[in-house]
Amino acid sequence: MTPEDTTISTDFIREAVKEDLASGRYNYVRTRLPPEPNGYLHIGHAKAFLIDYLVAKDFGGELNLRFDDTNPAKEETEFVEAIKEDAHWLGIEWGDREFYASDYFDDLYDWAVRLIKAGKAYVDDQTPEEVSRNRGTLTEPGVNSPYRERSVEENLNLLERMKNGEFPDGSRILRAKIDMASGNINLRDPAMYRIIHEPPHHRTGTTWCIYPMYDWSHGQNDSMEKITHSFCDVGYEAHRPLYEWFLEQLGEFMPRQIEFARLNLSYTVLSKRFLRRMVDEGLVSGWDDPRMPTLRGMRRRGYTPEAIGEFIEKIGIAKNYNMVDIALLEATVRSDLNIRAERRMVVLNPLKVVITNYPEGHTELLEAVNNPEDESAGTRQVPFSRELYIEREDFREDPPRKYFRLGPDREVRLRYGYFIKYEHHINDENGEVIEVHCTYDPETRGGYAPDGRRVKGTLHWVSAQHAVDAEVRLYDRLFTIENPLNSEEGKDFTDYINPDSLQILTECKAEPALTDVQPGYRCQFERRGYFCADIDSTADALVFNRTIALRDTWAKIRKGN
RNA sequence: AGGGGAGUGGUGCAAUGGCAGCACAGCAGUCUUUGGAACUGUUGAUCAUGGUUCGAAUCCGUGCUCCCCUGCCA
Repeated sequence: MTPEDTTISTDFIREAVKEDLASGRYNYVRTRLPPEPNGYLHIGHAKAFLIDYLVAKDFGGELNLRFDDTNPAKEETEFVEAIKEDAHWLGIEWGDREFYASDYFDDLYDWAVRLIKAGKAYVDDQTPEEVSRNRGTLTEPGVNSPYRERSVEENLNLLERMKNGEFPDGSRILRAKIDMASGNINLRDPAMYRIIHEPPHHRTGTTWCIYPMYDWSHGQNDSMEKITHSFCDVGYEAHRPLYEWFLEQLGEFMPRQIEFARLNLSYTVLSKRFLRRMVDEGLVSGWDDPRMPTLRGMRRRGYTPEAIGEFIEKIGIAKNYNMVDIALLEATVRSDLNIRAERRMVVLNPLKVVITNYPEGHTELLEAVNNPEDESAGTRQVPFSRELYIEREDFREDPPRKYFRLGPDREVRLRYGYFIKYEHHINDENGEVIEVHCTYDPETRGGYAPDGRRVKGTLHWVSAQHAVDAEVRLYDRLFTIENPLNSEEGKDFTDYINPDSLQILTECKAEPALTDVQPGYRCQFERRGYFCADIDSTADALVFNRTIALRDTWAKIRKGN
């Protein structure tokens, strides 16, 4: 595509890039994707990643993946691999353009020396507490460090010795010399290097014991890589003057930083820190718990990368604070899976049905459509016999108004099977229905009545004799309130965890076509929702996760009554 | 309070001085061998106030509300 191409969607970021190309500020586009390898990716990262990737792609540019590994205390190789895997899964490609902030430690050090020589940086011996106290407050200016006017020679010497490991952690920092009275606190002589001896860095080992701060690394790395556009969270807006100050002082290539609003999703939290807490406190089973908004969790739950991409496109890009309704995410997967997922019949809460006029010991195969939305998906054979399972909720002794399913004196259709008519039912000693006896109409094979009579309800079913046992895990929203972080006084977000966010069903009966499915297999269970075989699933013990339930009009009617 | 940013239906995003539109949610209906899907119709918004203008969501003034910033985190 060319910059003039009007088919490029017109969010304010793409508009800005287009303008930069038109004005000649840049004559190519190169973005960067800068994860810190200190945790797993969540759907909020997916938004940022996709912006970096797709903007570059739309303008025929390049994407640099660059791990922001400037703090050895928090970062691990394990996360590097996990992030790459998740990003690939999302469909993001960066070819061999894979970099690390730590690739630039030597060059960055040289740039720091240049800044000292220009009188724009100094080594400060104040304690962390003194630095903090002297920074001032939002309304009062800070006060200059007593070490601010050291000579260039002394600063050079001290920085060198910091690098050589002569000083303990926290004893000194290198600071930019800007303005302790600035209204923008980021400009009050921000720290550039701090001393960290332990632990060793995941890539550079013990080579370094001084590490750059974000502000003294990110923009410099962008510049070194000749990044044209550096997209980030609005939280970094106040850092932009600093980003530009450093590069101006150095006279180096100037990328353009553009900020956009991070994604907030209702009924969940999108913050590495809080997600980590849930994992650490055992509130969920891990980073890949299917209830987690992490990419790994969502993948395990059965979300497709296409659905996530679609969702990100739908929510758009702006600078407003936002709280996106999770219903939009749910609607998006539903619509994605509706088109691609094959249908199967699985009874979640089985109730036995005996077809009294069906020959004992007989089995026949009935043809079922795999996907009504996709003819090329073909058909399959489903075994039918005298004893079947239907959903417990599909029979009522005393059917309420507008209930279209099985009940006394009612006739319903078994999907792709026959019409069956109620005869009688059996209760156990507790009054619980344990068996329903029906007759079938042999003329309605396949579910059509030659005499044209109609039935209100169509039920899914599984032949008892041919059923495969399965465990099914039903998931619901993780939190009971829209914004768990905006909690009442004295309450923690964990106080709002939905106690019913996981329900495990162990007596489920699946049609035999599901016997051999592998973990990751996705399909729709007719009338129930979209499901995905879990990584715990084996040939001997099938386990399915519910990705999302089908839209349920009946539930709404019931609720309204 | 100092600095920075943002205010459009319930939610998210458009409209770039010229008919306030799209999606999700909601409501009503059609169709239906998934109470699914599809299709049709429909309710509902420019933070307030003053100004500029033939004309303002858009430009200007004032006020209000919300978000971010006082790590040797990113």
